[in-house]
Amino acid sequence: MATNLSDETAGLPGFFADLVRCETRLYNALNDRLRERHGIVTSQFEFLCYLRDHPGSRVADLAAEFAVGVGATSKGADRLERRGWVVRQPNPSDRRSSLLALTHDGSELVDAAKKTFASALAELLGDTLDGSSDSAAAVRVISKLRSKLERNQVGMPTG
Amino acid sequence: MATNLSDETAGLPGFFADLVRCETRLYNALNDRLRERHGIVTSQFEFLCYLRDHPGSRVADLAAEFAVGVGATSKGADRLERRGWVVRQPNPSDRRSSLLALTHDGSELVDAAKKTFASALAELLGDTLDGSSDSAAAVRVISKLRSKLERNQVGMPTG
DNA sequence: GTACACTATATGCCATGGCAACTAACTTGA
DNA sequence: TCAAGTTAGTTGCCATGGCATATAGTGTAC
Repeated sequence: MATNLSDETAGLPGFFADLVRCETRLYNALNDRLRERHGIVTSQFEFLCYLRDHPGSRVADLAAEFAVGVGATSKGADRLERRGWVVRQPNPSDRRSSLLALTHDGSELVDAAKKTFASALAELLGDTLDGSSDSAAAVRVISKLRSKLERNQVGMPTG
Repeated sequence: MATNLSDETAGLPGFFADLVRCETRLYNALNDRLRERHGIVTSQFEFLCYLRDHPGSRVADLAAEFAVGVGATSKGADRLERRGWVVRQPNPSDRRSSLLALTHDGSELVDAAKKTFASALAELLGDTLDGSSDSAAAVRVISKLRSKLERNQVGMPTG
């Protein structure tokens, strides 16, 4: 049921299909773990991580990073703010936008969730992404592809 | 903005982030092309392709293949059926389920969309996924990861 | 300084997916 | 054969994202 020869040799479309299937299943599995232990899902975890590493980001910065619409990003920030993990601080140099930052609770949440996230990932793809040279090559290729897509602004939603 | 050293060396979490970003942007870009030229999005294209290769599949088969809920799959099939690309035929060996198949129009749509899809993909990742040994390794790793996740039924939604 | 274009965000409407009933049909065991 | 348990699918409710629009603030040309 899983794969057949024609899938394996389908070239770029086959690779894309494999990539999407991996992403879907990993995302779903991580959602389960994070929801169960911390009451958040993976997309929220990623928002919070980004804000931890880039405090003072604006909504547009998050939208560009994750390639989602600005509207959706604004709503996502609302939800995190309502739960007390994020604050919107006035932007002294542009009153149209706010600077987003983690609260103390948000910070602690990220620290705890990072552990869950890392251990879940290790379990999910630990023995497939080991130290082999194939693994290292895969990491390089995916990283390079990401850089290229971002550089060319591929796949940015309209709003 | 794109990447920094800490992202590149973050191990499994960094790889996961790159993977998700690639998938999001590729999916968005392919949506644009397919919608513009054929009035469908990538998820619909994938459903139709699967039905072309596996006529007589049931809703549950599609749900398992794409790791989406059975409810969502049923609605997705509705939409394709309403547009005249898919038919539900009675399953002679189990009256609870139907056998899904492409109509003539659906078949022609897939044939046309496959061309769009392949050329868009070639343009999007052609020079990153060339014939290099890194690329070949990446294809192998992602394919293996997919097989493992499917074998272990990782990330299947509840309903 | 003021009209005009532009930008950042927020909000509303719609489409889609998850999950939880619910229904119908199948299977099993006595 | 029929009751109890299981399975397949549909549907409703809710959450989230895309896109279009609205609003407010910024920059610029004159």
